[in-house]
Amino acid sequence: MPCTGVPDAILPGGLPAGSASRKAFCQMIDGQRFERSAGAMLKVEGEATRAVYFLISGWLAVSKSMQDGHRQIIDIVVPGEFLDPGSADVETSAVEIEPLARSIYAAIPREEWLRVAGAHPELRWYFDRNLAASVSRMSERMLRLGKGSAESRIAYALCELCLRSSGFGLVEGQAFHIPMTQQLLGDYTGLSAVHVCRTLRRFRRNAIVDVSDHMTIVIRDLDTLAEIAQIDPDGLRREIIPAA
Amino acid sequence: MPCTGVPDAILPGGLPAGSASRKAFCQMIDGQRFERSAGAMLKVEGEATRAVYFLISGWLAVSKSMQDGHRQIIDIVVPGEFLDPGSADVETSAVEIEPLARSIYAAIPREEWLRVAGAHPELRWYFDRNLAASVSRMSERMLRLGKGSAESRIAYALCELCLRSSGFGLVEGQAFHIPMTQQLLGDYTGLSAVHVCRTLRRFRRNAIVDVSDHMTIVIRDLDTLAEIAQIDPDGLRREIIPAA
DNA sequence: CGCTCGTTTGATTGTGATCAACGCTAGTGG
DNA sequence: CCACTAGCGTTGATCACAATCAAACGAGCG
Repeated sequence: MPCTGVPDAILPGGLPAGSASRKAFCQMIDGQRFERSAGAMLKVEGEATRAVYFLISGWLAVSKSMQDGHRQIIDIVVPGEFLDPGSADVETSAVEIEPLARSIYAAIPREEWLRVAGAHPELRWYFDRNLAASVSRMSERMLRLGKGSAESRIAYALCELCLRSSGFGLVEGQAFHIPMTQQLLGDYTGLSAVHVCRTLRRFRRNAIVDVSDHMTIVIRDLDTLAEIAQIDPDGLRREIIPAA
Repeated sequence: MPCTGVPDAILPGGLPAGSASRKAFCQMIDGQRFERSAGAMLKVEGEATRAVYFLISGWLAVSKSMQDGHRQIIDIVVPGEFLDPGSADVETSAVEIEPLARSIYAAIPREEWLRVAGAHPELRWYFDRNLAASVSRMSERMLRLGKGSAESRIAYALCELCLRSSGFGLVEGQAFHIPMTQQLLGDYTGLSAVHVCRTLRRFRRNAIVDVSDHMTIVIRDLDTLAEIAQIDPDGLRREIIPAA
């Protein structure tokens, strides 16, 4: 019983075909499957949440806003990742969730998730690792929000999104697409859209990255990019990407 | 069998005296108990971690640093909270942990934690809520790091630390102590120590808070402070403090 | 075609970092 | 008891980075 429409590549690692936990997982996510197009908000701050999400395809942005409308993207979710929008008060979401591209996801009622996770420790383990990776990413981004320059923030964001969205790792020459406008990248890095534009242009001028039609990125000079981002490509991968 | 030296108030909520889960919890944290004084680093970035921590008394700062030595405090841990320093690669810590005051904590080997949590769903539930609260706090802080003014960041930090460190909630007139220098508060809010000083002075001038000997804080004008911090005191409590 | 949305560029402003110096307090040792 | 030191807080002067304002351009689209 394969999960309908779910590529194997994004299934939780370590779930051999035919295993009981894989069967349970597929049954769980086949339950409540939804599809949304870019921009069609799927949850707003303060709304009730009784589900955790598993993203099958597309991209989600998890964000919070200030009263003046300025928004900060807290995290981005790519296929194969879980998302738990609950806060300390598990019933209420403290964040807004918005698809950045047409997205397909499963909304798993919390009680069901707890039941399945209780019965299948491998799934719980996968979920926990996913969460730990998410916290690590947030930590890296917080460090740069607090102490990094605009260049460092954007270079890091590019590295992170490349690592997470592409099967190949963080390498030169491979094109990958980020379904975000410069405005959104600004919301992600804590910068204004104008400054994102200028910074990207500088990267392009210096032959560090190519940026073509609407955020298709090619890394040209990984060493320089990693130096600006203040990362070690391999170390970063180990830190923010759950091993298969 | 009470936990030796552990006040009831910080035990995971919902563990009635004499219950099996409480017994298991106490046995678990009585295993590996440690004590450190302020500044005595207890884990550095990149070091191996095979334990999760439960803080019994004191304060811990979880931080990351840039190559130039600038540090960002990612989170602060107060008594009764768990801390899991693992990253996506569970074996390696991506953060540095430093006691801000003399602290007593239990280091629980990961396998033991998994075993106990598996046997006692209430403990797992408590841990998960703790983690959700921690993520919520990080989100709030990220929002302000990215989009908030210096005043907003500091006002928020004061509100958060008041809520978390004091039994009484976020109220006017009650004194509470934060065992941090202005430098550390700067590392927490992404500001320089100098600017923390100026901002606090402005708050004092405007009779919003009192700050006396080494960070003993009294909120004088909660409405204004909440407005600057852009919070709703009750909403914030629900979002970042796990209910008992 | 005109419209909207996103990007690009320039000019100006402002917030907070940095550098530097000084005061205060507590702790240390003569 | 009095230097002497070290750490923290305070204040001033200057500077730089990124926000903001404003305008124009290009592409996709009804």
